[in-house]
Amino acid sequence: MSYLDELNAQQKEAVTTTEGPVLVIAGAGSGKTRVIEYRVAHLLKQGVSPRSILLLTFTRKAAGEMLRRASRHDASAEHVDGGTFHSFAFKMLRRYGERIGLSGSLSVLDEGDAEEAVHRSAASLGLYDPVNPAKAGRGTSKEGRFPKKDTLRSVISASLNKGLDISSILMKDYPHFLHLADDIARVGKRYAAYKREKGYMDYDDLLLFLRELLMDKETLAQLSEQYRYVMVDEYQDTNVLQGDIAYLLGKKNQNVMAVGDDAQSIYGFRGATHENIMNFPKRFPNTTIIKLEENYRSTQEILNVANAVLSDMDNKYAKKLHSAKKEGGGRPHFVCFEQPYREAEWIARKIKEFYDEGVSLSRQAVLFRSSHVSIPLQAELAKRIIPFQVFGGVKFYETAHAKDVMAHLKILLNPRDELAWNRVLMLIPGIGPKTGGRLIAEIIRSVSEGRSPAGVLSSYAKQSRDGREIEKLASFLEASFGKPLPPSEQFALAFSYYEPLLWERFDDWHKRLNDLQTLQQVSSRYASLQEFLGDFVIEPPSFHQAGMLSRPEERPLTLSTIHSAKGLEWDVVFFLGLSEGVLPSNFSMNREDEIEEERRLFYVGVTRAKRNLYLLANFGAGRGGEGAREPSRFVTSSRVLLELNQFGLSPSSYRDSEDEDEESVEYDDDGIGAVRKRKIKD
DNA sequence: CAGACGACATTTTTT
DNA sequence: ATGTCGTCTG
Repeated sequence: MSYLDELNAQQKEAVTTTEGPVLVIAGAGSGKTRVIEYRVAHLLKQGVSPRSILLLTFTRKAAGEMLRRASRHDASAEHVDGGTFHSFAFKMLRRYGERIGLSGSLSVLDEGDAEEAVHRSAASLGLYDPVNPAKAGRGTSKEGRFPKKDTLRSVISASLNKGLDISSILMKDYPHFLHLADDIARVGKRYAAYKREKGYMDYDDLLLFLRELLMDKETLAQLSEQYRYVMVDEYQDTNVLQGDIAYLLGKKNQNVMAVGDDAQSIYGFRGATHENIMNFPKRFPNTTIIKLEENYRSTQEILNVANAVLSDMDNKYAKKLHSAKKEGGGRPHFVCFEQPYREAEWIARKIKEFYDEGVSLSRQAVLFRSSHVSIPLQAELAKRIIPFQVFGGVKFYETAHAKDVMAHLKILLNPRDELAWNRVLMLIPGIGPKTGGRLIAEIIRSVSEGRSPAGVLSSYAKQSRDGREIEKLASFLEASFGKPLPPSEQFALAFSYYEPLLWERFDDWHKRLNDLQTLQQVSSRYASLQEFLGDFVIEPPSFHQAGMLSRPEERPLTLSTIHSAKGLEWDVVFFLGLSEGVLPSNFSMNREDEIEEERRLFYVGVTRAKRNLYLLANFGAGRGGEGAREPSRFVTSSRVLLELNQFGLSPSSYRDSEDEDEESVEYDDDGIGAVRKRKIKD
């Protein structure tokens, strides 16, 4: 039993308590990945079949990593079922969907498609018509318009995910639309009907339908029989639906382990509710609660800051982190700059310094609340040819070129997918909304009579004046439609049809061409088109927008949003944008609970660092010439400030320092840029 | 009816 | 600075 000796007492308890409900409150860096890894291994050693274990995590990468590690102890760990709630739902719905009336191929809508579908639903109800009672007010002011598709989509989605009605959501987030609650609710209903009719599912439906499926007694019995042990990671970021799903899956056997940290709950905007983690012991009455407080990640100096943030929170599962590490990288620094570009220069130089001392780029990271604050730094890094990789922000799978190619594959899988057809046809010169709509109607009719869509297109090509482009599309379909080719070959056919359109459409086609080649390689890992397309939406490829990868042999520096940095760690962390309006974000200033979520974001960011942590802020002009901001309240909180070394300009002295740009900047022994160095008094 | 052009508003985090 | 919506022209 030697492998258990590598764990501390609490970890060991979490690993060996295999029967009955367990709630593990795992502080940041307390080895929760290790607990899951060892618990899987332990179950297997006890003779539990890997197929009866289900591991639900936040990303597929996380699941894969834990199972990979577990398989070092027991190779059969590879056969454990693992993934996100959404991917698990997709799998179950493919298998058992017809039990709740889902039939045919399942097309999962990404965010953009979902918005388009909402738009169509609202339009079909006449809500965007100019002669609308809602427009009575003057002109285009806020009152006068029906909400736009993205607003509609997020209201409807929030209503489902939080289990509240439309008015409650509007009251909180969009009070100026409150009077339209009934119309929006109608859009929601129409949208749901539209999806049912067309065989579409959006992200919410995956969870909604899985819960529905689990309400079916027979299915639930069957799945309870199969999955005897259920583990849910990042439980603090689950929403009501996911909480219900976990409950249903565990009801029969009661062998559910939820792992989470209420202090790291940062997905409230998506409907996640910390009530889930608070109520777990109520839903599962005999829950064993285990707290992991020993931190194996960070130095004590960093943990002092983290603990100060914790004590500013009113979290219910009180905890304090203790460091198990000895040596430190010194106290974390708080450094202020007058101008964004100065900050960027300083960071780039600092990164280089660490690099020269032997800290490779892949062990350093820059974190931020929202992507745009990293743009000056990206420019600076590019200038210095420091390779970096950006996580979060613009997602690859949402870029136009990726969606274009994928639309061509979607019509092969599901020729009645009108949203995909629309995308495909609109690329062709001479076809606009009207012609497109007519053709789509004809294609769908033709397909349901069992004929190929290519016929409709070539007969249209013959009667139109310039049908060459449409003819090409028709021959692409003839080569691929209904043919049992592997996904990578279908991708190749779509790609070669699309490539000329790519040149036409984008000036930067070269870069985009590269993306698509990578995507083609991804496609070759799949055996079926349905899985490839499903994963593309549910588990997007992990190559995000890559920045300057000019030295591909070197693992690059990471730039990431805090949300995308969850669960990760680096030796050196630069934390950008610690000023009022950025963190906490301007959009979150209204409500106390939103401020609290921002504070948890701060906590998550701080606890990513192992040795060196730099908290940074600049007070230069942002967009619109508005730059008068103060340091983040999270930093200036007295308890936190006590644990920091503080450098740079205070915002009040910045105001009248316009002419001091040329003042030479000095660096002290720490290498900290100190225009005016000021140590706080305690 | 398609597509270009201009006015206007908006600007976070993600499965 | 960007994307979305509406209008005008060919």
